Amino acid sequence: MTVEPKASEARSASSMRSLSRAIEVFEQLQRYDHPQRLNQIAKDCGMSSPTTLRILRVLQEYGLVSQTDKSYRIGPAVLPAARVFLESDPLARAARPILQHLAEQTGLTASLYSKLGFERVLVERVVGAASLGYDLPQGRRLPLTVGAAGKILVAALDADQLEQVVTASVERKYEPAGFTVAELRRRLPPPGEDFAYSEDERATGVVSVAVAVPSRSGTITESISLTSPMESSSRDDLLAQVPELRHSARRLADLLASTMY
Amino acid sequence: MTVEPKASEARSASSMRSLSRAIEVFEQLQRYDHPQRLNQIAKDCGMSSPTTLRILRVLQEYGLVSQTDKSYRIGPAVLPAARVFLESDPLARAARPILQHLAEQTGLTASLYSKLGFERVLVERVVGAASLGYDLPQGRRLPLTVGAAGKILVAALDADQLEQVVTASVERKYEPAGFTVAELRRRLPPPGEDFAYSEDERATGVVSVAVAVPSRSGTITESISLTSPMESSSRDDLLAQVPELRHSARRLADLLASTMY
DNA sequence: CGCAAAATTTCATACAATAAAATTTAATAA
DNA sequence: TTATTAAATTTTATTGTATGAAATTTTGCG
Repeated sequence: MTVEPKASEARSASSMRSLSRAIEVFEQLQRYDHPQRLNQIAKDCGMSSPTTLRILRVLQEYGLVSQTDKSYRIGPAVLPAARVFLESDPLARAARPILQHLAEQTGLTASLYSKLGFERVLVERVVGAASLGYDLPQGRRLPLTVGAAGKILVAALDADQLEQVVTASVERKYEPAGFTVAELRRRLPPPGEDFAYSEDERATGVVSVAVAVPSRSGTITESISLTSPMESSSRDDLLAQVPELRHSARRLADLLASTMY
Repeated sequence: MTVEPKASEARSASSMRSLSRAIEVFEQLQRYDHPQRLNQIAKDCGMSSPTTLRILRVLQEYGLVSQTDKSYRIGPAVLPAARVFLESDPLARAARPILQHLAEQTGLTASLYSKLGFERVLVERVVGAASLGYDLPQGRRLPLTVGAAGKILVAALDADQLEQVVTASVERKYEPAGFTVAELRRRLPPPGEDFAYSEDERATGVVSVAVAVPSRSGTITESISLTSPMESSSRDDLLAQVPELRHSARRLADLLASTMY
């Protein structure tokens, strides 16, 4: 059973302040598209320069941060970490052949997404015969509020969490200012429906269906989707693939449940 | 100028103990090929269970660690980090077209490696017309003591550092117990030579030449290499490519030096 | 060369990380 | 099912260290 960290415990227990702050620095560095200087990073993280400097130095010691002159950026140590994840994560490993099979059967692009905070991450993708005409690289962060694979990940959340998702999505410029929970709800699948559909949402000219990957704990953190350019698949074409997709998700979940640690 | 963290300062200054320990947990998780339980991780990191648990919880909060039942593993948050690195790191970006050009000109496989602690990491690779017959994935950790691209990274180190490299390489099973600095030295390029050559070293039936990527600070942390199956390239064939390789390394360094932050 | 801004170090203080021990939970055997 | 043991987790007193203000040094720029 996949375990979610309980917010209550995380906050009440001794807080590991410096570690949390270090990870926030690490995350902040990922938001820049150019190396940044100490004071800028400190400001963006809301901490003092000395503290930020000390954190950067430790991260740098381990290759998680690189420095050139006075500018800092993400370091090469993240590469082997990602490699290990892809090669040993039970879900990613189990998903590969299943996505492969899906792509072959349907001719569409099959993807596995993982919920990460208020975004989702493309973990695996097998491009189908009908190419999408653009490339979405493994590891890319995408919104939860847009696209079938995102929407199915938030479909089961309560009002409070949905509010947070909306706030975060606006903050990250995925949605325009003023975007509301009500608007998001309109986009989500109706209650009782176990799949999500999108058309021209995250990328124009692209249609997509997605289902959640069930987990023993009940928390939905992964989804798989089928995507196609609109000119080669109609809405009904895609909806016709939902049973196949649903079946793949179940098979993936079963495969995982039977994995012993 | 790329800056190396000074060991003296890192140790004398306030040590950021919990952060260092957290990164050690994070690194330890990468050494397992299966999810591990708390007590095992704690033991392998040489720290108490409560401390290890607190660290794992924080890392998990940020998706850097995943938990299923009682077993922990690297989490999906490393994927976007690696993506950001590959898309925004000045060196990785600059190297891509240069490796591409090298592979096209020579028909060989061109690679960029980065020194990470006592190992090296494959950062970028463009496979040449003469395939190597095996796949080495981006982000894989490899030894410094074996292979042309590794050897050129340690060629300039002093005796003390070389000793550490040897010790680490034995510990990680890249070299047999009893491997000595003297043996490593025999393998390294002779003084004054700016390239390394290997034959049947890291992979059998494979020959390789490598040069260092110069940096303004003088510290060598990156190398580029050309690799070929032995049946399609002789030693002399590869050595004939050294000037081209050398030229590429210089071009890469110049490109970087001219990048403004 | 001299000024302004940024980086870095120093340092006193408050707070948080730590591991031992206690408690709870889980796993296994009887 | 219950007894037994091990593992996970929480509690707690103590120790240590993370923290930002201020001082100092370095860097960048006119």
